[in-house]
Amino acid sequence: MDDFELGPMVKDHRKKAGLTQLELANLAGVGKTTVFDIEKNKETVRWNNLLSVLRVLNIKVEFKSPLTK
Amino acid sequence: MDDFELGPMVKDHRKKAGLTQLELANLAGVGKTTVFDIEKNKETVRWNNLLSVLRVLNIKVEFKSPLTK
DNA sequence: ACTTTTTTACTGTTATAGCGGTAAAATGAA
DNA sequence: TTCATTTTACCGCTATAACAGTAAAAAAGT
Repeated sequence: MDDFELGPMVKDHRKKAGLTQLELANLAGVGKTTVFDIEKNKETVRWNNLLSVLRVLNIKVEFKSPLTK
Repeated sequence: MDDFELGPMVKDHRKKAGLTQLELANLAGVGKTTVFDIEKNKETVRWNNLLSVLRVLNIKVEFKSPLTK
């Protein structure tokens, strides 16, 4: 388990939003390469760029830990 | 709302784990500057480095959207 | 009080993410 | 099939994140 992959999720959401990689990139204010990399699960992307893309797609990020719960 | 800040959460978890920034950095395999930046909410850090730090602290990341739920 | 530890905040250097451009491969539509 | 669109995968260039030092400021102990 826990082989969750963010890339495919981003791709799926983008598709359902009817956006191309380039359109998403422009909306998020990042380069097309960054969107491509994110969908390819390249984790060396910058956190702020990833956040920008997720924001456009209405994907929220939550952090959880035993202490938080 | 939604002014959630990851930095303080990381710092809190690190403290409760009894780690210094340097120790956490070494455990996560990143430089001390990166840990410092994360705790300062600097979002230009790389996603993989952030993940490494969160992994050490047992902080899980979840992505949610109306489509996912 | 003093001392030690940790954090903050700089540095200069190096590695690489990000960028737009390009072009080939893949996908999809007519 | 053909044609248009999109995605993938390169390229070279530039900007900057990451790094190890260093040192001063802050915090924690004694």
